[in-house]
Order: sequence, then C-alpha cells, then structure tokens
Amino acid sequence: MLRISPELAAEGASRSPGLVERRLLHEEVVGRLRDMIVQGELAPESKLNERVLAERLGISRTPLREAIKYLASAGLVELAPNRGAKVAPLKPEKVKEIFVVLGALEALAGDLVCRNANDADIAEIRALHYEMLAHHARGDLAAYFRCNQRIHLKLVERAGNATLAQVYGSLNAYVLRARYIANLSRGRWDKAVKEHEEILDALVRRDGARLKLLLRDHLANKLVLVMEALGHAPESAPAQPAAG
Amino acid sequence: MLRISPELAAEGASRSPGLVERRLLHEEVVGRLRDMIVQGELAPESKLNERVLAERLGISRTPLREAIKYLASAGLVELAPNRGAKVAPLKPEKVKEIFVVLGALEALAGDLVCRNANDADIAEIRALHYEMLAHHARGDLAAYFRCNQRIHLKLVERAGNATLAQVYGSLNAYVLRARYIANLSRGRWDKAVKEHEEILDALVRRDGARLKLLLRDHLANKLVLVMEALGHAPESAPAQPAAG
DNA sequence: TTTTTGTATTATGAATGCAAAATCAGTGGA
DNA sequence: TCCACTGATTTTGCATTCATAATACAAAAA
Repeated sequence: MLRISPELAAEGASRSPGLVERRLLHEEVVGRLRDMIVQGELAPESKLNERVLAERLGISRTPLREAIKYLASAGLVELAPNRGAKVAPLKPEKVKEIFVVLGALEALAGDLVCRNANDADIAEIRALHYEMLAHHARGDLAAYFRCNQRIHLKLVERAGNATLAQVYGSLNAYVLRARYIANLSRGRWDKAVKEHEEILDALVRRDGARLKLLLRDHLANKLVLVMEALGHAPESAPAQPAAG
Repeated sequence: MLRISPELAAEGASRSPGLVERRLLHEEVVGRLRDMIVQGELAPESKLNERVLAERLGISRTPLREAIKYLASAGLVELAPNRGAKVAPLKPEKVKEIFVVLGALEALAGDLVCRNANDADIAEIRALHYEMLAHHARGDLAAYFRCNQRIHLKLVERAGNATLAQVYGSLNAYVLRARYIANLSRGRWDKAVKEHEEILDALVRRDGARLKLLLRDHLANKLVLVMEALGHAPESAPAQPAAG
C-alpha cells in the first residue's frame, strides 16, 4: 500500500528551509480532516467510515483513527462506541453557547490587542480590511468571508496570548461551518462592513473599551445571521453579559 | 492478554441501571491519564513510554496512543515526532496566558450564573462553601483545595453554558497541576477564604457585576500564588483587561 | 402485510507485527 | 578528559490482523 498520498505529502512542504520536514501522519490527517469539515466537504452528521476515508487519504486506519480522536477532543467530531465517528452536528443550541463564549474571548482580545499590538500589526490588519472592502465592492461574498475571517483571526492572534488564539480558533471552527450555509442580504452585508469600519477605527485609536463593545455587537449580529441560516429565528437574545 | 484491568472496568460503573455500561477503552484511558497528570502522578515533562504505560494499564499500545492524541489536543500532552509524547511542561508564560483567559471565562460565568442559576444551585454552592470553611478551620489544606476547586467548577457549570464549562475545565486542568506544588501561608489562606465569603455573598444577592470583579481579583491572587510556587515572581502584573 | 428472528456482511476496537528513527553503550582518537 | 563515531538496543509510527459488535437482509411467524 502507498505510504502517503501525493496531496498529503505536498501539503506540509516548505516550512523552514534548513530543516527537514518532519510531521506525523496523523497530524497531516488532522489538518486535512479539519479543512474538510470546516469547509463543508464533510457535512455535519456525516459518518466517517474509517475504511473508506483511509483509502481516500492513502493511509491505514491507525493514523486516521488517531486523527479522529484528536478532532473529537476539539469537538469537531463525535464518537459513538462501536458505532464509529461522525462530524459533529451543527446544533443551534451549541452555536449559541459558543457565540457567548466567543464574545467573551473577542472582547478580551480587543482589550489586549489595543495594548500589545504594535504599529506593524495594526497596519497588517488595516491592509486586510481594505482587501475585504475590495471584495465587498466586487460583490465577491466567498472572498469577503475568507478575508473577514482572516481579520478576526489576526486580531485575536495579535492580542499576544497564544492560548486565547488557540481556544478561539477551536471554538470558531465549529461555528465556521455555518458560514457556508449563510447567504447575506445586501443590506446586512453593508451593515457588517460598516461595523468593520468602526472596529478598525477603534483599533487604530487603540480604544480597547470601545473595541470590546464593537466586537461584541458585531458578534451578536453574526449570531443572528447564523441562526437564520440554520433555520432558527433567535427567539430570545442569547444570554449576553451586561456591557459594563 | 487481559481485555481490561479491573480498576479501569470499575471506574465507569453504575450509570442508569437498565443499560449496559458501554465505554471505549481509550476513553477510560483518557480519564485515567488526565487524573494521573493533573494529580501530579505523572509529573510535567515526564516522558510517556508507550510500552511501559500500556503494560501498566493492562492494554495494548493502540488505545493508549489514541488517548494520548486526545490529550494532546487538549494541551495536557505534547507530541514530538518520532520521539513520543511527554506531559506538557508547566511553563510560567503559558500559565499566565491561561489565567488571563480563565479570568475572562470566570467573569462571564459569574455574569451568567447570576441570571441562570436557580435557588437550588446556589444552595448547593453555599453548602460547598461551608464545607470548605470546615476544611479551612481544621487546617486540612488538601481537602480545602479539592473543595475550593469543586466550588469554582460548580459555579461555572451552573452558568448554564456547557461549552463554557468544558473550555474552562480544559484550561483549568493545565494550571491545576501547579496546585500540588503550591504551599499556602496562613495569611494568604485566610485572605482567600475571605474572598470566597464575598463571592458567595455576591452570588446569593445575584449581583453579577460585583461577582465578576470578585472572581477576577480572586483569580489574580491565585495567579500570584501559582507563579510563586513555580519560582517565578510575577515581575509585572499580567495583562488584565480594565475592570470596566 | 407486518413483525420478528436468525444469519451473513460489514465496521469498529484492539492487539500484534514490522520497519524506521532515536537513544544508548562502548570504542577510538584528538 | 572530552568528543566523535559506530553498532546494538529501544522506541516510535504505521500497517496489518483478529475479535466482537452493529447492520442489513432474508425467511419465518403472527
């Protein structure tokens, strides 16, 4: 049997030039599976048939199973004893929960980024912002989404707390899957862009307190969109902490 | 070879009476390893020899490896390619990071618990509080620690956001290991108890805003203790968001 | 027709086998 | 004495194999 599929081998190539690339097969698979799940290639609830998946990836079941356990810990996959694994369902209730936690984390990130980020960091975010505006102007929703996501991730990353970034990323992955369902109306889209203008402004002025509030509102609006996409009108506002 | 060690089999017994117990071996192992790590039986940095550990647990390497991958995702274990796994080191820098995130999460929990918890929940926490006072009065530090931990976990749990509780627990596990190093002075201990009195008071009065602040301060004090235990005087205050 | 039961097939869970990499012990040389 | 090298041993990573549970399906009974 083949040792590794060409695609997998190619993926992790070219990191730091002097060092030999040295990754574990199951880590490659984790990355690959995560992408497949987040991008919807593996739909929520879909069963992960070990034999089929292993064959498709050109590996044996062992590293695949290890990767599945890893993703199960991250919450992207659910395990049923003797019944295998499936992609975690996109439960509206859980989405709400995650948004509440993400709200607290983004608020924290907003606070921290205003203190810790240097001018280059902010310039980078600003550049992404304009790139995003370009996608908006062209009406390229997919590109807009990707860019938007990069901005939020960059913001959290530049808060200077790796743990925060990691937890954020992990929770975000679960929710991100809904994005490919969502379909923004023009009005909503314009509103989101306007919010981003304000976010950038607060960031540039390093107004942490304001950035915090803006990010929270932005996230709350995003939640509404996601819930609509999932076919659940948000009956009651999610339990958000008072903006104190 | 034995299928399962008696100890492991006993652990998950007695759920709902009609149903047969049905757990995965690697899940048992995850629980067991996590305990061993958190309780210091497996010290930070210590190598996880697969053959030895598997023998000790009475299982083969396969489910053990799966459990290790699971814990690696949770951050309790670190993997080095071709060099196996070791218990994640207790890095002071990372401890600080985690405390910052835990601060945001506990603040959120404090807010939520004041809205969502019912009287029974609060009565339960109050009971734990008095139990803790008893341990304090007797000078039983270990029992105090355990009870203290249960209070904080219960508080987060009763916030009514399972995702929050899960993330909190996961981050907490990393930091918890330092507890068995720490050695509280009497003065510090008394102070911590006093803080808990205030926390309970705010909870009973459902004063979310105040509870939030109390929890944050309490956590900040705890961080100081932990850092001292790790031999790192906290040079500068950790980047905490403004209490606004 | 519907339900149930027995059987064949398939998938999962765990153990074992095997090759490659890392570690260690010992030797030789500077 | 210290270091570099070499071969043996250990350990890891992955594949394969085996046992058991789940599923599908057909035949029999209600």
